[in-house]
Amino acid sequence: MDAQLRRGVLDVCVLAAIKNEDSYGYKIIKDLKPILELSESTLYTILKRLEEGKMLIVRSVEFEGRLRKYYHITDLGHKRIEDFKSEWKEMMGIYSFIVEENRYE
Amino acid sequence: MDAQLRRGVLDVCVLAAIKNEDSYGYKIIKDLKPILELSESTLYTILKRLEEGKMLIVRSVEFEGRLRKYYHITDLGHKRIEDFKSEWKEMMGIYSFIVEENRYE
DNA sequence: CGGAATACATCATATCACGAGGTATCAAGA
DNA sequence: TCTTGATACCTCGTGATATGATGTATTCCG
Repeated sequence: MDAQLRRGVLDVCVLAAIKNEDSYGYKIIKDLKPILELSESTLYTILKRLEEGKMLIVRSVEFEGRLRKYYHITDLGHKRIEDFKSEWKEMMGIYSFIVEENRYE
Repeated sequence: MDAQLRRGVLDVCVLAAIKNEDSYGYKIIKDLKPILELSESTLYTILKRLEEGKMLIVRSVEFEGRLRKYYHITDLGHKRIEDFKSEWKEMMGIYSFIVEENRYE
């Protein structure tokens, strides 16, 4: 998978991974594995950015002696997913242009 | 349109713009305008990269006193477009995951 | 005991799009 | 003639980004 193409869906993928129920870093990676593999450093960068953008909020929980940070999607986060859907329609237009058959006459 | 999403298609769009017939910078921008707007600085960066990646070759032509550099797609360039098609299939899978309805039971 | 799994974090690096700015020619109109 | 806008190219600096490498600490299991 091309790196640039990948970048376009990373943030939204992470949001989608927590949209049904709160989750934490390590679990997000495991859940996304069949869809899209991402490293820890990549994920934590994304989570940080999403938090700064107020698309999710964080809650630290002590779990079996280890720290766990649960991420909860906000309304802004849901909106981001909705916006993505419209952007995808635009992308489909671009896709059609790219794969359009050659015109030899 | 989200900047990251855009990035994923920029290179391939430029290749698509020359896949049917050779073209030059200024014309590529005009042709792509209805599909995707891009500035000159962006385009020339992309053309340079595509040339370095041997996806197109350049031919300088004197035209009405002005210089014109015609870009011609190579086999590697066509392959890049083909690869993009497969990548798009992967992307559709990711898209489905993202927009999948919430499961409340 | 020891290593794998769990769980977090930071830093340096490389890649990239883009605005700002630059050069030069030609056509059209004031 | 002078100026403006279109044509046509190019470069540099900046900010954003993903990722590998690396580090810390705990728990589980053989």
